[in-house]
Amino acid sequence: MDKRLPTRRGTNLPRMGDFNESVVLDAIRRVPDGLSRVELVEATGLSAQTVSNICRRLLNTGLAREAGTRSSGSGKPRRLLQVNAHARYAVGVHLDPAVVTFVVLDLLGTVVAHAQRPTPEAADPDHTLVEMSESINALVTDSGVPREHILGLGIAAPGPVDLASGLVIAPPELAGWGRVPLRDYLGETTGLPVLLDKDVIAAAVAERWAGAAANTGNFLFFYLGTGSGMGLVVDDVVLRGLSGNAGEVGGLYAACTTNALVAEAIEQGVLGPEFKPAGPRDAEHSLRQLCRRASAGNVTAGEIIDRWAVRVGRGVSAAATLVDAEMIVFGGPIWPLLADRFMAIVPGIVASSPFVEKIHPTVVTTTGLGIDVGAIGAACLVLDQILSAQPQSLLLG
Amino acid sequence: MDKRLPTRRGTNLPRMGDFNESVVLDAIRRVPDGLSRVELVEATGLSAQTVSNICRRLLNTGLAREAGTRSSGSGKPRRLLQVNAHARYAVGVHLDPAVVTFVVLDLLGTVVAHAQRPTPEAADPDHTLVEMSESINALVTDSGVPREHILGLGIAAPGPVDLASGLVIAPPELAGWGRVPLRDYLGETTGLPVLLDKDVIAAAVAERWAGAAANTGNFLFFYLGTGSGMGLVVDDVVLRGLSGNAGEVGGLYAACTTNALVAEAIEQGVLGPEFKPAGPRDAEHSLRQLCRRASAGNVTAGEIIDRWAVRVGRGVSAAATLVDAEMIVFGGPIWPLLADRFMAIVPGIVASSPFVEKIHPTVVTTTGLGIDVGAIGAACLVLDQILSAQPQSLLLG
DNA sequence: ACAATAAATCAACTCGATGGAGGAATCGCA
DNA sequence: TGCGATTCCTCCATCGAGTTGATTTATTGT
Repeated sequence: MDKRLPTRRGTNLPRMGDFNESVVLDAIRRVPDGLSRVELVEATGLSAQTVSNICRRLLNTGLAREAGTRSSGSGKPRRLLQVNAHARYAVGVHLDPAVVTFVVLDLLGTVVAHAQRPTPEAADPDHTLVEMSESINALVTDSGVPREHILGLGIAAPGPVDLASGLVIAPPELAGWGRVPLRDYLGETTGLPVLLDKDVIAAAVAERWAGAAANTGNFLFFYLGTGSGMGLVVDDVVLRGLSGNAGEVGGLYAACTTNALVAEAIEQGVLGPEFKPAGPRDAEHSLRQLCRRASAGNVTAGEIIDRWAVRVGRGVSAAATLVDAEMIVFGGPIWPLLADRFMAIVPGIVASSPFVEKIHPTVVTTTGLGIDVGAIGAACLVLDQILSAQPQSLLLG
Repeated sequence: MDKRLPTRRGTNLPRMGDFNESVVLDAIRRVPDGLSRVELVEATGLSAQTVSNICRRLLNTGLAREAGTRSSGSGKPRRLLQVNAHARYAVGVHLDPAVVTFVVLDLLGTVVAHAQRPTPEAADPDHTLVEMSESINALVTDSGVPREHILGLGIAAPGPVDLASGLVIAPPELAGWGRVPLRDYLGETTGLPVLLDKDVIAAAVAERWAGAAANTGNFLFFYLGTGSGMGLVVDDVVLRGLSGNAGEVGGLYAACTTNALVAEAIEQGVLGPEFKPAGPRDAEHSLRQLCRRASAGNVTAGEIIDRWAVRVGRGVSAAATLVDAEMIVFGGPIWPLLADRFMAIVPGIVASSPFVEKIHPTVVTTTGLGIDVGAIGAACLVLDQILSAQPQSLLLG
């Protein structure tokens, strides 16, 4: 019954206060050594008095702490502020077709607790949901983090999703999953505020929060897992799209799944028919074998991977051109297997695109967050929403 | 010497006030009949008192006016507010390789003055700049709009551009143009605040402001002119990218320029060699001839255009998938020539894409703004920046 | 020891949003 | 026709965020 006019909403004083607090917190978070009030004035554009007031608030709530002084020539030395990393935490879950990963992150994005379980093969979402919420609650208790210090739970799910209703909609790699109310179920069973996003989008948020893309507002994350896709960040905004499914690679999809590659390898005799995958875990296993053959000098295996790299390279190059990105970041669970060959091929393709040559260089790089980038990203959704300064958060609900 | 930390900036009270005023103005602008204060409360989320205060301000400054009453059953009838379309104006210029178009728009996006000149062929940017600023000043005087009611000047230029410095950078279709300070020059000679964007981005802004995409925040505009490109709007944000060049179609580019098509037509004998274009105006003329042949039943001519339509259809389909768009809008100076054939082909390609079939339908439609969409979009840049409620505008400079 | 300098805070103020009371215009019903 | 009920709007007092200018505090240099 949402008959509201599709107008942008207004803002008010409390929102403004919270927002400015986030701005300050976000600024000091980015500088490990800490930042003084004058530097914050410079960085945020706020007045000295306002910064002073906000800093007091942050110190009182324990979100920040004093971190010594630093002299800048003559005059009173600056008193530095640091984020108190252990003041708050966020929980993240990555539901991958092969494995479910759980993490607890502190305010600086450091992993303070970690767990992993194989995804149940049974075509039974209910069972998986129960297991997930049990694992979450267990991890939270084991981590020793006081529950009231947990800001919320982030979920990274394979697409497609429907953000408005918090559903996962029949992901191709999860047999038997129809429209599953992942967000609401885990919200009820854990009692935490929950955010849901597609895994590749969550991974991009992670890169922005604490990874390779921390210092750019225009990048593209290419995720290589059981499925592959992109997370796009343009003008400092994470692109989600109408239903939260931005980043699907329609063109690449059919030709570049793990399954398709393994099938090609079997057909060409690089892998024996025993590697024909029955489920998502097998596919990854087979691909790992393919990569091993390539590293060992099997030319055909190497060519299969290299052709894949070329297709992906063209795809990311076109996408980076489309959104005028400054950086392309690769990552995901199977990326470590492919990094060497991909990094030998993709940067060249990108660099030789007419756009990049003419307008500005585009950095191609590797995630700094490892294979858990999905789960870390899930937790970062919470950090990002609550602590990072998003103009969106100014708007009235 | 901008050594500022790359942090998001804070906001303050005056910004908040202006923003909420924009929110209200934007809401009443979208409803031709006008909106009452209670409806504004509903739509904006602001309190009744706040809405009342803002309405008084809008009435005092003349931006809005009373527009009768409307009863809602029993009780005091609602007093409607309408935008006073003639309270402020915006000027827009579209520098196209073939023609320069000038418009003056009122607050509702209606064209109140219009002018056009062929783009000087001479490889001399300076001369063109002088002519442009003269035309702008002449149009403003002729239109009779008081200068103090003009909010600013928008420029739509062929890419690539560099937004940070307001330059146009060697557009392929403008021979002899290097790095031209379009924004600063026209700012000085007209005395107006100036905004610069790539023409396709400006066109997308126009569609959002007053065109086919007024009611969606997720769409893609495909511009067909001397060059072609996309304007992307995702989650209500106009995508610009690092340098303001988002929307370049790297993959399509080489194969789908007007020139390439005309060349193909000549090669296949549909057009005589006398149609080989010497400049951008010729190319359009030749293309027009090609379309005429196709309409007259020339099969080869039709096939050339249809193949183009298929390529474009695949491209927009992939891009719409990538950004999870709700709508695809076509337009631009040469669109009317192609609309019939394209609309017979493209919607089918889009509808049959796996993403669209599975997630949500994607509307394919035609611009409501005609061939001047570039110039109108340029003026809309100004309206959009100053009057539409952009969370960006809350942030301190 | 004292002035110069720079950082941070105190005090008074501005301005926009808010909540509650009250006024104004219309409808429904006797 | 009269009167209450209903709905819309605004006046009043208040709150709370950021702002400006003066003041305090801590260090360096002479």
